[in-house]
Amino acid sequence: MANAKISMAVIRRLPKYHRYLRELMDRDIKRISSKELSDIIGFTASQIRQDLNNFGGFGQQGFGYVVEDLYNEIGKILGLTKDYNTVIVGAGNLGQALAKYSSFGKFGFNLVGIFDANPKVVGLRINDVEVMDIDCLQEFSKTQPIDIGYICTSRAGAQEVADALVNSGVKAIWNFAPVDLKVEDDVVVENVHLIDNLLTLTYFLKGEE
Amino acid sequence: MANAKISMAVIRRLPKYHRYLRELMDRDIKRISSKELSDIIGFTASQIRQDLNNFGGFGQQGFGYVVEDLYNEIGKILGLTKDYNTVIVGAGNLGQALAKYSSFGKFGFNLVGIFDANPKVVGLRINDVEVMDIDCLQEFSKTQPIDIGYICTSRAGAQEVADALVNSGVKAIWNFAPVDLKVEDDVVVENVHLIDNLLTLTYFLKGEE
DNA sequence: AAAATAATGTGATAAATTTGACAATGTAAA
DNA sequence: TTTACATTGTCAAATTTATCACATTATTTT
Repeated sequence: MANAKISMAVIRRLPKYHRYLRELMDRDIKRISSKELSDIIGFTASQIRQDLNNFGGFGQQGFGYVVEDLYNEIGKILGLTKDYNTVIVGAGNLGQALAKYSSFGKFGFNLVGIFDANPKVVGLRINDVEVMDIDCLQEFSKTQPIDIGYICTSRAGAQEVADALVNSGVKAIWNFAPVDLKVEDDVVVENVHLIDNLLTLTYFLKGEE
Repeated sequence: MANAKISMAVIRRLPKYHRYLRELMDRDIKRISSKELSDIIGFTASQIRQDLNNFGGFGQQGFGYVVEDLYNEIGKILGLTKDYNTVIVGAGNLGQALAKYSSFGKFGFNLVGIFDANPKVVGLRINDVEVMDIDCLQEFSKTQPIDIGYICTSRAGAQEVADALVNSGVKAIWNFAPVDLKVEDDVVVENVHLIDNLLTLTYFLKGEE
C-alpha cells in the first residue's frame, strides 16, 4: 500500500468518487472506465486514474474499474468500515436539524448524545436522544467513547466546547461555528463555515451582473 | 482596478480575511501588518500581501493596513455593499434551521420566501416568513426579484428545484443537497456537501489512530 | 491462436499556487 | 531635517497540483 503523503486536494475528491460510485451501483452499472467516470463526475480521466493510484491499482488494464469494488475500496480509505459515536454540542436550530437528519446513520454515524448549556433545552428529547447539560459531557464520555463531536454553538462558546470535547477524548471535531478552533495536533477539525460559503457566492454574483 | 482572473484559491480566502478583520475591529485594533495578520490568521505574510494585491494596493509601505478600510474593501469585493433577497426551498429540518438563523441578516441576506412541495408544511410561518407551495415560486419571483436560492431538499428533488429557481431568474444557488447540479453558465452554485465533509473527517480519524 | 482494441498505470510536462527575497517607499525618531 | 526603521508591492524561485502521452497489459474479436 502506497503510503506517501496524500495531498489534501486528492482527499477532498474522495467523498465525491464515493458518492458517484454509489449512484452507479444504484443504477446497476457494474464496471466503469476512467473516461466514462470523467464524463459524469467532471474531473479529467487522467486525474481520476492518478487519484486512485495514490492508494494502489484498483483497476484492470483494458477493462476499467469494477464499480462495487472501487466503491468499497474508497469506503475503506475514508474509514467507513467501522461505526462512529457522535455527539452534538449546541441544541439550537442547526444542532436540532443535524440531530433529526437521518442520512448520517447510513454511513455509520450514530448519534449518542446531545449537549447544551441552556437549562431550557436540557431534558428535551430530539430524535430519541436526550439533551444533556454540557457539564455532563466528560462523565458521559466515560460510559461511551465519543469519536466525533459536532459543534453547533455560537461563535462565542465554540472554543470552550472544543476544549471540553478534547478533554473528553474526542479526536475529531465537525465545527459549524464561524471561528477557527485551536486544538492539539492529534485532533482533526473539519469546518463548515456557512457564512464564508455564502460570501463566495456573492463574490461571483457581483462579478457576473 | 486589476481585472486579471482571480484564482479560486484566493477567493476562498477572502471571507476569512473579512471575518478576522471584523474581529480586529471589534477589538478596537486600528492598524495591522501582514506579519501580524499572518500570526492570527495562519496564512503566510507573503500570501496575504499577494492575495490583497490581486485587487489593488490597500496597504501603506512602512505602516501596514488600516483595519477598517481593508475590511470595507474586502466587503466590497465580496459584494457586501448591497442586500440580497433570498429564498429557501425545502422546509425540512435544515431549511427551517437556516430560516431561523439570524446571522445572515447582518450581512444583508434577507429571507423573503420559503417554499416546499409538501402540503403539510405549506402555510406554516417560520421566522415570520410563510411557507408557500413550490409551484408558486415563479409567480412569487415576479413580485419580488430573488437573488439567491437555498436548496434544502432531498437529493431526489434538488435538480428540479434548481431548474425552477433558474426559470425564476435566480442567478445564485446555495445547494445543501448531496448532488452536483447542472445549471447554465451564468448561474453560480455553491455547494455545502455535508456528507463529503464528514467523510473527510473520518479519513483523517482513521489515519491517525 | 493471433490480431485488434481498450484502458490502466505511470513518468514527463505543464500549469497553478505558494513562498522567498528585496527594492521602493513610507513612518517615526533623533 | 536627516537617519533609522518598518512594511508594502512585486518579481523570481520553489513547490504543489493537474494534464498529457504512451508503454504495458488485459480483453475481445476474427
